[in-house]
Amino acid sequence: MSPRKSAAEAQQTRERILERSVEVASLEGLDGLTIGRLATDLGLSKSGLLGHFGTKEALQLAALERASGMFSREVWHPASGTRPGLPRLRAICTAWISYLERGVFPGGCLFTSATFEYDGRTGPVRDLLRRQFTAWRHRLNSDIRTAVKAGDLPGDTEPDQVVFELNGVLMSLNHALQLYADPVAAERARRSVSRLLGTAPPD
Amino acid sequence: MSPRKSAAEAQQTRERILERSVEVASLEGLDGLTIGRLATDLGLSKSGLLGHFGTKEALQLAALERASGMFSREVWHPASGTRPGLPRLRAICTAWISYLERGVFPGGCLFTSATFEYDGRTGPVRDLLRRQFTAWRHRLNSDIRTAVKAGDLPGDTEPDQVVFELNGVLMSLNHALQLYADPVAAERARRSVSRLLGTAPPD
DNA sequence: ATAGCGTCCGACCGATCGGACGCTATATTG
DNA sequence: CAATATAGCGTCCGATCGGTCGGACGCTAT
Repeated sequence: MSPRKSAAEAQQTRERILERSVEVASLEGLDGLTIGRLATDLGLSKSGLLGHFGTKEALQLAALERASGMFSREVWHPASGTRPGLPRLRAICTAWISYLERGVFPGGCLFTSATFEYDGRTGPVRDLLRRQFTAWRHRLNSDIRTAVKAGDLPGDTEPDQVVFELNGVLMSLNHALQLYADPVAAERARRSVSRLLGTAPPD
Repeated sequence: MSPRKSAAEAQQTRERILERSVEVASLEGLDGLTIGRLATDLGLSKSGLLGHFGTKEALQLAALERASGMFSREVWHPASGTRPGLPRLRAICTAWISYLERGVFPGGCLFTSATFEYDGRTGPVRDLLRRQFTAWRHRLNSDIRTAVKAGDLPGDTEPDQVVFELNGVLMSLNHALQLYADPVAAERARRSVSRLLGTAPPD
């Protein structure tokens, strides 16, 4: 049928695979991502699809990397222009809530669900998830420390405690959106963030 | 080998199946719970095991019901002797944190992980999960309202907002325990709860 | 004593899983 | 233009999935 595509087209195929993989994984889980169904969905053969990644695990890792890029683009990047410290922290949280609210991943935050799926296992997938969460926590922690130094947060603030609570707020939001499609959940999350980071400035 | 057991023994077999099911489901997910492996683990045949439940879905539902009983015993019951309102709310949160800390489910809170696994699907499992979460939220909500009426929480407290944040704190704890085995996470959760419900009384 | 109920086994089913292999046809490279 | 590299296909594999079925066995009630 379509024996060989150019390198550019092949890259495009790979992108299509990953795009769909992230969708499916967020809805059905990283395990629910099966080669056969994915290939059928995309009009590929299993072997044609697997040729791009080698193994299912490599596909899962690639999907997580792509999801990470999407998360950066949706949450980190919109806030990156803001001044480090409290302003950027607020911008990140705003984008973070919006990212969940808009359903960037149709089945909710892929990292959260993947973590709950893989936290009892061992192997490269769990390892990557840990690294991704650790990096994210470090970023938040860094801005919190900057905000404390700038006097924008109380001097006795414990950065890791704030990170812990922010994560909780966003996970609760994800939960409420996915299980209840609760329309007021995002507003609750915003209020929680305001309470954690102080009320929004008059901008 | 063991062709027929008495009704009492059969009941015991059923309990053994559910006990193991809850363990496996918390570690591998409700989907990772496979009839064949479960039967092998317990020294049963697949058909002998499935005879108790009929279908895998029925087994999953029964496992969730059992998990619910365990949750009630571990979290609700220890606090049930305390006075309704803020005291009971604090007792519930203490027991709730302890329940996660002690690893009552070896793979973390089964309801949380099952929710993330099934929130993108439809069917009886998701429906049951929703009902279980809804019941739990109502219980918390009720004690919060009582606490407000008693003047133990500020008059402008929004019960659903507190429930939202408490859920977040406990999900964040579960997350930190399962992905990082973070030894200070429980202390963070206790601090968050204190902040939400006011500092603990001098007892 | 015996009939019947219910538990459990062993064998088997079709479907689907991840993956291996050889092939073809083209894009790229010399 | 010739040689090579490679995207994708079709086919096949062993393992495992949930589930069915007939029968073996023993407890219990008649």
